[in-house]
Amino acid sequence: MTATAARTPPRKRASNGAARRSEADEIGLDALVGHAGYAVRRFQIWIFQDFVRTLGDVEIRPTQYSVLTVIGANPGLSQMAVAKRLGIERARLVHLLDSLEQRKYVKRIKSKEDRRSHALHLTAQGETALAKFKGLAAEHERNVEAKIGKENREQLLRILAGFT
Amino acid sequence: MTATAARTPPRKRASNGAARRSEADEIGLDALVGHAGYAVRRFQIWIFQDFVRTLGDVEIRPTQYSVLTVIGANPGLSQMAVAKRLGIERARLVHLLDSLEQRKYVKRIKSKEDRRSHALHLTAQGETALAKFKGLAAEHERNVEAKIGKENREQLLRILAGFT
DNA sequence: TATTGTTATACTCTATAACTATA
DNA sequence: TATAGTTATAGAGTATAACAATA
Repeated sequence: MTATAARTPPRKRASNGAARRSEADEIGLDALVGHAGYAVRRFQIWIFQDFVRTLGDVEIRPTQYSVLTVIGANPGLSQMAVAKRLGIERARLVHLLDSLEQRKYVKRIKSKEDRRSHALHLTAQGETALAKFKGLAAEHERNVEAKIGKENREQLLRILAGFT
Repeated sequence: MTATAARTPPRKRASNGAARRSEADEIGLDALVGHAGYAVRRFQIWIFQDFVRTLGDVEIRPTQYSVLTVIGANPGLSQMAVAKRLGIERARLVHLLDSLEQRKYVKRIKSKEDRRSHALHLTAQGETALAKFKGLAAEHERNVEAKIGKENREQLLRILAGFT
C-alpha cells in the first residue's frame, strides 16, 4: 500500500492573508465519515450529557442508574453477577456500591450460602428513589426521541439489541 | 408518582438452598431495555475494543486516529479548530498532540498570522503512517459490518450522521 | 486451585479553572 | 477584554495485578 491510498486531497484552505474562516465549520472528516464508531462515540457523548443533565438534580449518572435498575429487578444478585451482566469491572463496582450504600440506596447482605459473596438489595429508600430516577430517565429518553426521531430510535434499539 | 410506578416485579430467584444459577445469564435488565443510551454504551465498548485490538500493533487509539485523520485532510488547522470539530477539550488535545508530535507524526508550526496559534500538519512520516492506519481502520470497520450486518451498519451511519 | 470482594495502580477521558502570550 | 495554547486538578471509566477469606 502506498502513502496515497485512500487519501483525500487536502481541502482548499483560506489563503495566507485572506479572511480566516469565522467558525469551525466546513472542516472535512475524511475517513471518519465512514466509521460507525466515530458516529457512535459522538452520539454517546450527546446522550450521556443529556442523561446527566436530566438527572442532575438527583445526582445519578448512567452507570449508577444501570446498577440500581438491575439490582432492583434482580434482588439478591452477587457483585460478580451484576458486574458481568453490565460489563463493569468488579473492582469498579466496589466503589460504585460504596457510594450507593453510603447514600442508603443499596445494602450488601452477607450470603449464607457462599460467605465470600454479598447479596445485593435496594433499601426501601432505594426503591422509592429508583422509581423517581426511572421517571427522569424516561424524560431523558423522550429527549433522545425528539433528537433523532421516533422511528430512528426504535431502529437503533433493534440494531443494537444484541449488545445489551 | 408512587414508588411502584414502572416497577417490574422482582424476578424469581433460586430459593435458598436450591442449586444456584450456573452463569450470569437470565438476569433481567428491566427499564434498561428501553434506553437507547444503554445499548449505545455497550456497543461503543465493543467497537472501541475491536478498534484498539485491530490497531494494537501500531498503538493507535480511536481518538488519536480521529486527530490524525482531520489534520491530514485539513492541513494548517489550529488546535482550537481541531478540538471544536472533534468535540475534544482543547486541554486534552494538548497532550494528544504532545504524544503524536513525539512520535513524529505531527508538527506544530507557529502561525505568522496569529502568533497565539499553531498550524497543525502531518509530517511525511505521519502521512505514510496514517495511510497504514486507515487500512487497519477499514479492517476494523469490516469487523463492525460482520458483527451487526451490512444493512444495519448503513442505517446506523444514516441515523447518527447528524452527530458527526 | 479457583472465586469473591477488596485494594491499589496506571492510563484514558471529561470537565474546570487559572496562567501566559498574544490579539 | 477576549482568545490560543498550556498547565493543573478532580472525577469517571477502563484495565490490571495482587491480596485475604472462602470455596
